[in-house]
Amino acid sequence: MNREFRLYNTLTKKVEPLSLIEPGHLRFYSCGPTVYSYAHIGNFRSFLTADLILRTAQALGWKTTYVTNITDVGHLTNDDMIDASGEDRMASALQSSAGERFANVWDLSRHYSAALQSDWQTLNLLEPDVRPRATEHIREQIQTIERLLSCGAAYQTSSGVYFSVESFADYGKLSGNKAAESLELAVRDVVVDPEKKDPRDFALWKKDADHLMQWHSPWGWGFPGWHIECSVMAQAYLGDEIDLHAGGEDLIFPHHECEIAQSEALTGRPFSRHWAHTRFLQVEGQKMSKRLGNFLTVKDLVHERGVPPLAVRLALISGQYRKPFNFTFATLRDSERHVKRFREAFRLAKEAHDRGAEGSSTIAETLKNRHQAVLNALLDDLNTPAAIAQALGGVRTILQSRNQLGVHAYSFMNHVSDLLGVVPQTADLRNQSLRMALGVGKPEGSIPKNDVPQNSRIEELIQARTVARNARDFATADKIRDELLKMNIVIEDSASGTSWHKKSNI
RNA sequence: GGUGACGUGGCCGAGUGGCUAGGCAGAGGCCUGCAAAGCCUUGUACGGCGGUUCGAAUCCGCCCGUCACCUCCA
Repeated sequence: MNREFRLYNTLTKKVEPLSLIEPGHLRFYSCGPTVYSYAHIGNFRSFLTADLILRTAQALGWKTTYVTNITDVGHLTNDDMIDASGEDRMASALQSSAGERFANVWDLSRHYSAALQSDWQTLNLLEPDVRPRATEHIREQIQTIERLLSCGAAYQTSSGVYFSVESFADYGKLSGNKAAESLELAVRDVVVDPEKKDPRDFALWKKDADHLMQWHSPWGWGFPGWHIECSVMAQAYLGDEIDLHAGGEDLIFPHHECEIAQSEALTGRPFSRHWAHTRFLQVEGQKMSKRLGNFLTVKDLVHERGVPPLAVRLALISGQYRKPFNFTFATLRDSERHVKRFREAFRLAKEAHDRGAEGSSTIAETLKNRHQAVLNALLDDLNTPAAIAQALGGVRTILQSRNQLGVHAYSFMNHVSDLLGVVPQTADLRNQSLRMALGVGKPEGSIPKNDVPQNSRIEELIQARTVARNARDFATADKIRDELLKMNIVIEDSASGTSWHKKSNI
């Protein structure tokens, strides 16, 4: 079957099939964050877009080479500032109250990049083939700048090296920001390097012997401009011409526009065939900001508020990446419920598989169709809401036909898991809080703190309630249940006994 | 001022010239000692005004509203 993977291309403003330079092999670069604080859910919405693209490509049987960087150079908050001793994001993070514990910017970036990778795993994102760091590619960046200078695309001033936008006719083809005037129109109260030839020109190298991070270059001590690192690292690991480049919508301009200018000025070939950008999310209808107190990180949600990580993941992909998305706690609660259904369906399917059940052929057919529908939805510009609806349709089939399941159900759940990454796979996660406290299995849910004594107390109460129920003393049994509820413990009776879970506080 | 996106039922969110998206919440039922979970049934819709058409939520125009980028941001 011939299958196209259709994605919106920012460059052509159309949804079009990914066309690969080498058939069957996707070369893909996704812009990672600057590690000056904990990554927030908005960062992860964007990383999840890349993750889903990767999973979909792999489901098509494509080979993938996936590179996503870590920006660990503290770039200036404004490219035009001549006073380079001024604000730099990592330097200001170091001076903030959260930054006090770090010895220096290197220590700070190490801490936050470790945190990023931990959150990455928590949300079940696939590992990239390479995760390069800007600071480990300074030499290549310097070499690239030298080449840009020698081919006339860049020039030097007393404060740095700039890319000459005038020398690159296609500047603006990605963002539509072609007019130099539009950049001048914007009111700016910053100092502009008076030696710049064109206001659109951007820095490739900043000369600064006082900057917290600095390297030696042919132009003296200093540090590279923001845009050059991605051009250099993409080329180093993926070649001059790549298939797909992704990032958040804010990167369209200036970052990606500048990357195109640098790379194409150098090679004379298209830098990336396809560009995919993820829209910003809002939180409860408002722009996410520290000031409004709605600045959510994975760390807050999972480790402080006890939200199951896969519920966070599901909530973040419940809207299509290209549409405005409003992240709400109501969505998060829905997602938590759905993750439970996925888990239960997986458990039933695995049971059927383990006992080698053949199951109903009608159900096998239904699930096979559902699986195709999930994949088709993703192939259609990553239509995650439709894909999730199809996956839940299959889950419903499994839950309502639990006695007729066979290996096909297990296969369906594994396909869904591979595609969407929202299926908890630990064999039996009932009483998971207890299991975690006892160090059994890998936690999928909340992380209780120092809970072992509390957990044995819960088990005692449940046992007492079972005794009361067996004696048909329901008054006592209900009293115990109320007591547990006050401890934020919800119980469920079933044929195989009573299980419990913590009420998440969202 | 420039560029782009979006407005679907109580809520979140697909779809798209005639054919049920899905979920959450609500209502009724099955199950249960009672709950919870699960299962079954179920109502409500396409921002406004024009136009094209046999027929438009779906195409076109205008208007209203929301958001984003152009300045650090995923």
